Amino acid sequence: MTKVNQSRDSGTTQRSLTKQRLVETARELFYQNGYEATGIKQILAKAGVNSGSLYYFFPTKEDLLLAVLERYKELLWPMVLDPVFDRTGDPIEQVFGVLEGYRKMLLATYCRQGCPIGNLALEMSEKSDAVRKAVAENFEGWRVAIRQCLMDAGDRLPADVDRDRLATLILTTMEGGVMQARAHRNLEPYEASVAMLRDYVDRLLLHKSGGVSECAG
Amino acid sequence: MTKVNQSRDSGTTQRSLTKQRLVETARELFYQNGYEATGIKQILAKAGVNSGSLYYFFPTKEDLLLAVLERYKELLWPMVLDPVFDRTGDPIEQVFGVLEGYRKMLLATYCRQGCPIGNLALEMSEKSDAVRKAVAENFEGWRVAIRQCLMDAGDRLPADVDRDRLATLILTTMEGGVMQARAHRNLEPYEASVAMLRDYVDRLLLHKSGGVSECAG
DNA sequence: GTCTATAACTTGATAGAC
DNA sequence: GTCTATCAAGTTATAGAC
Repeated sequence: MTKVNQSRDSGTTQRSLTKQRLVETARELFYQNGYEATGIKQILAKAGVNSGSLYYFFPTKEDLLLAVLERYKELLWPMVLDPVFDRTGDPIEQVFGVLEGYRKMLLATYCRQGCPIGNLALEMSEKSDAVRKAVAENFEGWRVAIRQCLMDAGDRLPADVDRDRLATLILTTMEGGVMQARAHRNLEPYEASVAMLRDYVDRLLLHKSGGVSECAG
Repeated sequence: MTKVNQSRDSGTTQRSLTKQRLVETARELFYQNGYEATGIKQILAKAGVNSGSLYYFFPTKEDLLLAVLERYKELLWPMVLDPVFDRTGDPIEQVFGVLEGYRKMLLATYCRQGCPIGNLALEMSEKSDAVRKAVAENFEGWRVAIRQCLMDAGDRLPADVDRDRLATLILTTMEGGVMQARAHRNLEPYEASVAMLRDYVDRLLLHKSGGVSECAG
Protein backbone atom coordinates (compact mmCIF):
# COMPACT_ATOMS: atom_id res chain seq x y z
CA MET A 1 0.00 0.00 0.00
CA THR A 2 2.36 2.62 -1.21
CA LYS A 3 0.92 5.89 0.02
CA VAL A 4 0.96 8.61 -2.58
CA ASN A 5 3.23 10.82 -0.57
CA GLN A 6 3.62 14.47 -1.16
CA SER A 7 7.11 14.81 -2.44
CA ARG A 8 7.89 17.79 -4.57
CA ASP A 9 9.66 20.54 -2.70
CA SER A 10 8.87 23.75 -4.47
CA GLY A 11 11.59 26.03 -3.26
CA THR A 12 12.09 25.88 0.48
CA THR A 13 8.58 24.67 1.29
CA GLN A 14 8.60 21.15 2.68
CA ARG A 15 5.71 19.14 1.27
CA SER A 16 6.56 16.13 3.42
CA LEU A 17 4.89 16.28 6.80
CA THR A 18 7.47 14.01 8.37
CA LYS A 19 10.28 16.21 7.20
CA GLN A 20 8.44 19.27 8.49
CA ARG A 21 7.89 17.66 11.86
CA LEU A 22 11.53 16.68 12.06
CA VAL A 23 12.76 20.19 11.35
CA GLU A 24 10.29 21.77 13.77
CA THR A 25 11.18 19.35 16.55
CA ALA A 26 14.89 19.71 15.97
CA ARG A 27 14.46 23.46 15.99
CA GLU A 28 12.85 23.38 19.41
CA LEU A 29 15.35 20.97 20.92
CA PHE A 30 18.44 22.65 19.48
CA TYR A 31 17.03 25.88 20.86
CA GLN A 32 16.43 24.52 24.32
CA ASN A 33 19.48 22.31 24.74
CA GLY A 34 21.96 23.34 22.10
CA TYR A 35 23.10 21.31 19.13
CA GLU A 36 25.71 19.02 20.72
CA ALA A 37 23.59 18.33 23.77
CA THR A 38 20.59 17.28 21.69
CA GLY A 39 20.58 13.62 20.68
CA ILE A 40 19.14 12.24 17.49
CA LYS A 41 17.18 9.77 19.62
CA GLN A 42 15.64 12.67 21.52
CA ILE A 43 14.53 14.35 18.32
CA LEU A 44 13.15 11.07 17.00
CA ALA A 45 11.17 10.38 20.17
CA LYS A 46 9.67 13.87 20.39
CA ALA A 47 8.79 13.98 16.69
CA GLY A 48 7.42 10.44 16.73
CA VAL A 49 9.59 9.47 13.79
CA ASN A 50 11.93 6.54 13.26
CA SER A 51 15.61 6.73 12.66
CA GLY A 52 15.25 5.42 9.12
CA SER A 53 12.97 8.28 8.12
CA LEU A 54 15.25 10.94 9.50
CA TYR A 55 18.25 9.62 7.62
CA TYR A 56 16.15 9.32 4.49
CA PHE A 57 15.78 13.11 4.52
CA PHE A 58 18.98 14.21 6.24
CA PRO A 59 22.26 12.38 5.65
CA THR A 60 23.75 13.81 8.85
CA LYS A 61 22.76 15.63 12.00
CA GLU A 62 24.43 18.72 10.62
CA ASP A 63 22.18 18.67 7.56
CA LEU A 64 19.22 18.72 9.90
CA LEU A 65 20.69 21.77 11.63
CA LEU A 66 21.13 23.49 8.29
CA ALA A 67 17.45 22.87 7.53
CA VAL A 68 16.60 24.38 10.91
CA LEU A 69 18.62 27.48 10.09
CA GLU A 70 16.84 27.78 6.74
CA ARG A 71 13.59 27.60 8.65
CA TYR A 72 14.68 30.43 10.92
CA LYS A 73 15.31 32.56 7.87
CA GLU A 74 11.75 31.88 6.73
CA LEU A 75 10.43 32.80 10.17
CA LEU A 76 12.14 36.19 10.47
CA TRP A 77 9.31 38.17 8.95
CA PRO A 78 6.23 36.28 10.16
CA MET A 79 7.54 35.75 13.69
CA VAL A 80 9.83 38.65 14.49
CA LEU A 81 9.14 41.61 12.22
CA ASP A 82 5.53 41.54 11.00
CA PRO A 83 3.93 41.57 14.47
CA VAL A 84 5.85 44.75 15.25
CA PHE A 85 5.69 46.44 11.87
CA ASP A 86 1.92 45.89 11.70
CA ARG A 87 1.48 47.78 14.94
CA THR A 88 3.52 50.85 14.11
CA GLY A 89 4.71 52.53 10.97
CA ASP A 90 7.27 54.76 12.66
CA PRO A 91 10.61 53.29 11.69
CA ILE A 92 12.35 54.21 14.94
CA GLU A 93 9.53 52.68 16.96
CA GLN A 94 9.75 49.61 14.75
CA VAL A 95 13.37 49.14 15.73
CA PHE A 96 12.65 49.39 19.44
CA GLY A 97 9.49 47.36 18.97
CA VAL A 98 11.61 44.47 17.72
CA LEU A 99 13.87 44.81 20.75
CA GLU A 100 10.77 44.87 22.93
CA GLY A 101 9.75 41.56 21.36
CA TYR A 102 12.93 39.94 22.66
CA ARG A 103 12.31 41.45 26.08
CA LYS A 104 8.88 39.81 26.12
CA MET A 105 10.45 36.50 25.18
CA LEU A 106 12.95 36.75 28.03
CA LEU A 107 10.16 37.75 30.40
CA ALA A 108 7.92 34.87 29.34
CA THR A 109 10.70 32.31 29.82
CA TYR A 110 12.07 33.80 33.04
CA CYS A 111 15.22 34.70 31.11
CA ARG A 112 15.83 31.10 30.13
CA GLN A 113 15.52 31.50 26.39
CA GLY A 114 16.99 34.15 24.19
CA CYS A 115 17.96 34.22 20.55
CA PRO A 116 18.40 30.80 18.91
CA ILE A 117 20.73 32.20 16.29
CA GLY A 118 23.03 33.72 18.89
CA ASN A 119 23.27 30.38 20.66
CA LEU A 120 24.27 28.61 17.47
CA ALA A 121 26.68 31.37 16.48
CA LEU A 122 28.84 30.78 19.53
CA GLU A 123 28.43 27.03 19.68
CA MET A 124 28.96 26.20 16.02
CA SER A 125 31.01 28.89 14.30
CA GLU A 126 34.25 26.95 14.63
CA LYS A 127 32.82 23.51 14.01
CA SER A 128 31.15 23.82 10.65
CA ASP A 129 31.63 26.44 8.04
CA ALA A 130 28.27 25.65 6.45
CA VAL A 131 26.54 26.27 9.77
CA ARG A 132 28.56 29.40 10.41
CA LYS A 133 27.47 30.80 7.05
CA ALA A 134 23.83 29.92 7.68
CA VAL A 135 24.04 31.70 11.02
CA ALA A 136 25.65 34.72 9.37
CA GLU A 137 22.82 34.83 6.82
CA ASN A 138 20.29 34.87 9.62
CA PHE A 139 22.08 37.76 11.30
CA GLU A 140 22.25 39.55 8.00
CA GLY A 141 18.53 39.25 7.34
CA TRP A 142 17.75 40.75 10.72
CA ARG A 143 20.30 43.49 10.38
CA VAL A 144 19.19 44.48 6.90
CA ALA A 145 15.60 44.83 8.08
CA ILE A 146 16.68 47.08 10.93
CA ARG A 147 18.93 49.07 8.63
CA GLN A 148 15.94 49.67 6.37
CA CYS A 149 14.09 51.17 9.32
CA LEU A 150 17.00 53.49 9.94
CA MET A 151 17.05 54.47 6.30
CA ASP A 152 13.30 55.03 6.41
CA ALA A 153 13.88 57.41 9.29
CA GLY A 154 15.47 59.65 6.68
CA ASP A 155 16.66 63.00 7.94
CA ARG A 156 15.39 62.44 11.43
CA LEU A 157 18.85 60.98 11.95
CA PRO A 158 21.94 63.09 11.27
CA ALA A 159 23.22 62.60 7.74
CA ASP A 160 26.66 61.59 8.95
CA VAL A 161 25.43 58.69 11.07
CA ASP A 162 26.28 55.40 9.39
CA ARG A 163 22.96 53.50 9.14
CA ASP A 164 24.74 50.27 8.36
CA ARG A 165 26.91 50.38 11.44
CA LEU A 166 24.11 51.61 13.65
CA ALA A 167 22.05 48.60 12.55
CA THR A 168 24.97 46.39 13.58
CA LEU A 169 25.06 48.03 17.01
CA ILE A 170 21.35 47.35 17.41
CA LEU A 171 21.78 43.64 16.72
CA THR A 172 24.84 43.70 18.98
CA THR A 173 22.80 45.25 21.77
CA MET A 174 20.08 42.65 21.44
CA GLU A 175 22.48 39.70 21.45
CA GLY A 176 24.75 41.01 24.18
CA GLY A 177 21.82 42.02 26.33
CA VAL A 178 20.09 38.68 25.95
CA MET A 179 23.31 36.88 26.86
CA GLN A 180 23.70 38.74 30.12
CA ALA A 181 20.02 38.50 31.01
CA ARG A 182 20.22 34.74 30.65
CA ALA A 183 23.43 34.48 32.66
CA HIS A 184 22.01 36.57 35.50
CA ARG A 185 18.51 35.21 34.98
CA ASN A 186 17.40 38.77 35.28
CA LEU A 187 15.93 41.20 32.79
CA GLU A 188 17.94 44.18 34.01
CA PRO A 189 21.03 43.76 31.81
CA TYR A 190 18.82 43.56 28.73
CA GLU A 191 16.70 46.50 29.76
CA ALA A 192 19.74 48.55 30.70
CA SER A 193 21.41 47.87 27.35
CA VAL A 194 18.32 48.78 25.37
CA ALA A 195 17.69 51.87 27.50
CA MET A 196 21.20 53.15 26.88
CA LEU A 197 20.85 52.42 23.17
CA ARG A 198 17.59 54.33 23.21
CA ASP A 199 19.33 57.25 24.90
CA TYR A 200 21.93 57.22 22.16
CA VAL A 201 19.33 57.18 19.41
CA ASP A 202 17.33 59.90 21.15
CA ARG A 203 20.40 62.10 21.22
CA LEU A 204 20.96 61.42 17.53
CA LEU A 205 17.37 62.33 16.72
CA LEU A 206 17.62 65.62 18.58
CA HIS A 207 20.89 66.62 17.01
CA LYS A 208 20.02 65.51 13.54
CA SER A 209 21.18 68.51 11.61
CA GLY A 210 24.90 68.25 11.92
CA GLY A 211 27.86 67.12 13.98
CA VAL A 212 28.17 67.22 17.71
CA SER A 213 30.42 70.19 17.52
CA GLU A 214 27.83 72.70 16.59
CA CYS A 215 26.51 72.97 20.11
CA ALA A 216 29.45 71.92 22.17
CA GLY A 217 29.75 73.67 25.44
CA MET B 1 57.66 5.54 47.05
CA THR B 2 54.96 7.91 48.08
CA LYS B 3 55.98 11.26 46.74
CA VAL B 4 55.50 14.05 49.20
CA ASN B 5 53.00 15.87 47.09
CA GLN B 6 52.08 19.44 47.60
CA SER B 7 48.52 19.33 48.81
CA ARG B 8 47.26 22.28 50.79
CA ASP B 9 45.17 24.64 48.76
CA SER B 10 45.47 28.04 50.33
CA GLY B 11 42.46 29.82 48.97
CA THR B 12 42.02 29.35 45.26
CA THR B 13 45.67 28.67 44.53
CA GLN B 14 46.22 25.10 43.33
CA ARG B 15 49.38 23.66 44.82
CA SER B 16 49.00 20.44 42.85
CA LEU B 17 50.64 20.64 39.47
CA THR B 18 48.42 17.94 38.05
CA LYS B 19 45.32 19.78 39.11
CA GLN B 20 46.69 22.98 37.64
CA ARG B 21 47.48 21.27 34.37
CA LEU B 22 44.02 19.76 34.24
CA VAL B 23 42.29 23.09 34.77
CA GLU B 24 44.49 24.84 32.25
CA THR B 25 43.98 22.17 29.62
CA ALA B 26 40.23 22.01 30.19
CA ARG B 27 40.11 25.78 29.95
CA GLU B 28 41.72 25.73 26.53
CA LEU B 29 39.62 22.90 25.19
CA PHE B 30 36.31 24.17 26.54
CA TYR B 31 37.22 27.49 24.97
CA GLN B 32 38.05 26.03 21.58
CA ASN B 33 35.34 23.37 21.31
CA GLY B 34 32.73 24.17 23.90
CA TYR B 35 31.88 22.18 26.99
CA GLU B 36 29.66 19.45 25.55
CA ALA B 37 31.86 18.89 22.55
CA THR B 38 34.98 18.41 24.65
CA GLY B 39 35.52 14.87 25.87
CA ILE B 40 37.15 13.92 29.14
CA LYS B 41 39.45 11.65 27.13
CA GLN B 42 40.56 14.60 25.06
CA ILE B 43 41.40 16.62 28.16
CA LEU B 44 43.25 13.67 29.66
CA ALA B 45 45.30 13.10 26.52
CA LYS B 46 46.27 16.76 26.09
CA ALA B 47 47.13 17.20 29.76
CA GLY B 48 49.01 13.91 29.91
CA VAL B 49 46.99 12.81 32.92
CA ASN B 50 45.12 9.61 33.63
CA SER B 51 41.44 9.31 34.27
CA GLY B 52 42.00 8.27 37.87
CA SER B 53 43.83 11.49 38.68
CA LEU B 54 41.18 13.69 37.15
CA TYR B 55 38.41 12.07 39.14
CA TYR B 56 40.55 12.27 42.25
CA PHE B 57 40.36 16.06 41.99
CA PHE B 58 37.02 16.57 40.26
CA PRO B 59 34.03 14.33 40.98
CA THR B 60 32.37 15.30 37.70
CA LYS B 61 33.07 17.07 34.45
CA GLU B 62 30.92 19.95 35.64
CA ASP B 63 33.16 20.41 38.69
CA LEU B 64 36.08 20.76 36.33
CA LEU B 65 34.19 23.44 34.44
CA LEU B 66 33.49 25.27 37.68
CA ALA B 67 37.22 25.25 38.45
CA VAL B 68 37.84 26.66 34.98
CA LEU B 69 35.38 29.47 35.64
CA GLU B 70 37.08 30.24 38.94
CA ARG B 71 40.33 30.42 37.03
CA TYR B 72 38.84 32.91 34.60
CA LYS B 73 37.89 35.11 37.53
CA GLU B 74 41.50 35.03 38.69
CA LEU B 75 42.69 35.93 35.20
CA LEU B 76 40.50 38.99 34.70
CA TRP B 77 43.00 41.46 36.10
CA PRO B 78 46.34 39.99 34.99
CA MET B 79 45.15 39.08 31.51
CA VAL B 80 42.44 41.53 30.55
CA LEU B 81 42.68 44.68 32.62
CA ASP B 82 46.25 45.22 33.83
CA PRO B 83 47.86 45.28 30.37
CA VAL B 84 45.49 48.08 29.41
CA PHE B 85 45.39 49.98 32.68
CA ASP B 86 49.17 49.98 32.87
CA ARG B 87 49.36 51.72 29.53
CA THR B 88 46.89 54.51 30.18
CA GLY B 89 45.45 56.18 33.22
CA ASP B 90 42.62 57.93 31.41
CA PRO B 91 39.52 56.04 32.50
CA ILE B 92 37.67 56.48 29.20
CA GLU B 93 40.69 55.27 27.26
CA GLN B 94 40.92 52.34 29.64
CA VAL B 95 37.40 51.30 28.69
CA PHE B 96 38.10 51.44 24.99
CA GLY B 97 41.52 49.92 25.55
CA VAL B 98 39.84 46.83 26.98
CA LEU B 99 37.56 46.67 23.95
CA GLU B 100 40.63 47.05 21.76
CA GLY B 101 42.10 44.01 23.51
CA TYR B 102 39.22 41.87 22.32
CA ARG B 103 39.63 43.24 18.82
CA LYS B 104 43.25 42.14 18.87
CA MET B 105 42.18 38.68 20.00
CA LEU B 106 39.69 38.41 17.15
CA LEU B 107 42.30 39.65 14.72
CA ALA B 108 44.95 37.21 15.94
CA THR B 109 42.59 34.25 15.62
CA TYR B 110 41.01 35.32 12.32
CA CYS B 111 37.76 35.86 14.20
CA ARG B 112 37.68 32.29 15.39
CA GLN B 113 37.91 32.93 19.10
CA GLY B 114 36.07 35.46 21.14
CA CYS B 115 35.08 35.60 24.79
CA PRO B 116 35.13 32.26 26.63
CA ILE B 117 32.61 33.46 29.17
CA GLY B 118 30.12 34.46 26.49
CA ASN B 119 30.38 31.02 24.93
CA LEU B 120 29.64 29.31 28.23
CA ALA B 121 26.86 31.75 29.05
CA LEU B 122 24.83 30.68 26.06
CA GLU B 123 25.78 27.02 26.13
CA MET B 124 25.36 26.33 29.83
CA SER B 125 22.93 28.80 31.41
CA GLU B 126 20.01 26.38 31.22
CA LYS B 127 21.93 23.23 32.02
CA SER B 128 23.54 23.99 35.35
CA ASP B 129 22.66 26.66 37.80
CA ALA B 130 26.09 26.49 39.42
CA VAL B 131 27.73 27.15 36.06
CA ARG B 132 25.26 29.89 35.23
CA LYS B 133 26.12 31.63 38.50
CA ALA B 134 29.84 31.27 37.93
CA VAL B 135 29.39 32.80 34.48
CA ALA B 136 27.35 35.64 35.96
CA GLU B 137 30.11 36.32 38.48
CA ASN B 138 32.64 36.56 35.67
CA PHE B 139 30.44 39.04 33.83
CA GLU B 140 29.98 40.99 37.01
CA GLY B 141 33.71 41.27 37.68
CA TRP B 142 34.28 42.66 34.22
CA ARG B 143 31.34 45.01 34.39
CA VAL B 144 32.28 46.36 37.82
CA ALA B 145 35.79 47.16 36.60
CA ILE B 146 34.41 49.06 33.62
CA ARG B 147 31.89 50.82 35.81
CA GLN B 148 34.74 51.97 38.02
CA CYS B 149 36.36 53.55 34.98
CA LEU B 150 33.15 55.39 34.23
CA MET B 151 32.95 56.56 37.82
CA ASP B 152 36.57 57.66 37.66
CA ALA B 153 35.66 59.76 34.65
CA GLY B 154 33.75 61.90 37.13
CA ASP B 155 32.09 64.96 35.68
CA ARG B 156 33.44 64.38 32.22
CA LEU B 157 30.26 62.40 31.81
CA PRO B 158 26.89 64.08 32.38
CA ALA B 159 25.68 63.62 35.94
CA ASP B 160 22.41 62.06 34.81
CA VAL B 161 24.06 59.26 32.85
CA ASP B 162 23.69 55.97 34.72
CA ARG B 163 27.24 54.58 35.08
CA ASP B 164 25.96 51.19 36.04
CA ARG B 165 23.79 50.80 32.98
CA LEU B 166 26.40 52.29 30.68
CA ALA B 167 28.88 49.68 31.95
CA THR B 168 26.33 47.02 31.06
CA LEU B 169 26.02 48.41 27.54
CA ILE B 170 29.77 48.27 27.16
CA LEU B 171 29.89 44.58 28.07
CA THR B 172 26.87 44.05 25.83
CA THR B 173 28.67 45.71 22.94
CA MET B 174 31.74 43.56 23.41
CA GLU B 175 29.81 40.30 23.58
CA GLY B 176 27.38 41.10 20.80
CA GLY B 177 30.14 42.41 18.56
CA VAL B 178 32.33 39.39 19.14
CA MET B 179 29.43 37.08 18.35
CA GLN B 180 28.77 38.66 14.98
CA ALA B 181 32.44 38.92 14.11
CA ARG B 182 32.82 35.20 14.70
CA ALA B 183 29.70 34.36 12.71
CA HIS B 184 30.79 36.46 9.75
CA ARG B 185 34.45 35.65 10.33
CA ASN B 186 35.02 39.32 9.82
CA LEU B 187 36.10 42.08 12.16
CA GLU B 188 33.70 44.65 10.77
CA PRO B 189 30.67 43.91 13.01
CA TYR B 190 32.88 44.21 16.08
CA GLU B 191 34.56 47.37 14.87
CA ALA B 192 31.24 48.89 13.82
CA SER B 193 29.69 48.17 17.20
CA VAL B 194 32.59 49.63 19.12
CA ALA B 195 32.79 52.65 16.81
CA MET B 196 29.12 53.45 17.37
CA LEU B 197 29.56 53.00 21.11
CA ARG B 198 32.50 55.37 20.96
CA ASP B 199 30.36 57.88 19.10
CA TYR B 200 27.77 57.64 21.84
CA VAL B 201 30.34 58.14 24.59
CA ASP B 202 31.94 61.02 22.69
CA ARG B 203 28.59 62.74 22.49
CA LEU B 204 28.11 62.20 26.21
CA LEU B 205 31.54 63.68 26.94
CA LEU B 206 30.83 66.76 24.89
CA HIS B 207 27.44 67.37 26.40
CA LYS B 208 28.39 66.64 29.93
CA SER B 209 26.82 69.55 31.69
CA GLY B 210 23.17 68.74 31.35
CA GLY B 211 20.41 67.10 29.36
CA VAL B 212 20.17 66.92 25.63
CA SER B 213 17.51 69.57 25.61
CA GLU B 214 19.81 72.47 26.36
CA CYS B 215 21.10 72.65 22.84
CA ALA B 216 18.30 71.08 20.85
CA GLY B 217 17.78 72.63 17.51
C1' DG C 1 48.03 10.74 44.27
C1' DT C 2 48.51 7.93 40.18
C1' DC C 3 47.95 3.78 37.43
C1' DT C 4 45.22 0.39 34.25
C1' DA C 5 41.23 -1.70 32.97
C1' DT C 6 36.61 -1.50 32.31
C1' DA C 7 31.76 -0.83 33.49
C1' DA C 8 27.49 1.14 31.94
C1' DC C 9 25.56 3.67 28.76
C1' DT C 10 24.72 6.84 24.75
C1' DT C 11 26.08 8.48 20.48
C1' DG C 12 25.39 9.19 15.24
C1' DA C 13 24.59 6.38 11.60
C1' DT C 14 23.39 1.99 8.65
C1' DA C 15 21.10 -2.31 6.61
C1' DG C 16 17.65 -4.34 4.60
C1' DA C 17 12.76 -5.79 4.86
C1' DC C 18 8.41 -3.84 3.69
C1' DG D 1 9.05 6.61 2.60
C1' DT D 2 8.91 4.02 6.80
C1' DC D 3 10.01 0.14 9.74
C1' DT D 4 13.12 -2.64 13.16
C1' DA D 5 17.36 -4.09 14.58
C1' DT D 6 21.82 -3.10 15.25
C1' DC D 7 26.65 -1.52 14.67
C1' DA D 8 30.94 0.59 16.00
C1' DA D 9 32.67 4.10 18.47
C1' DG D 10 32.29 7.24 21.84
C1' DT D 11 30.78 8.95 26.39
C1' DT D 12 31.34 9.83 31.71
C1' DA D 13 32.66 7.64 35.48
C1' DT D 14 34.42 3.76 38.67
C1' DA D 15 37.36 -0.08 40.86
C1' DG D 16 41.09 -1.52 42.89
C1' DA D 17 46.12 -2.21 42.66
C1' DC D 18 50.17 0.42 43.61
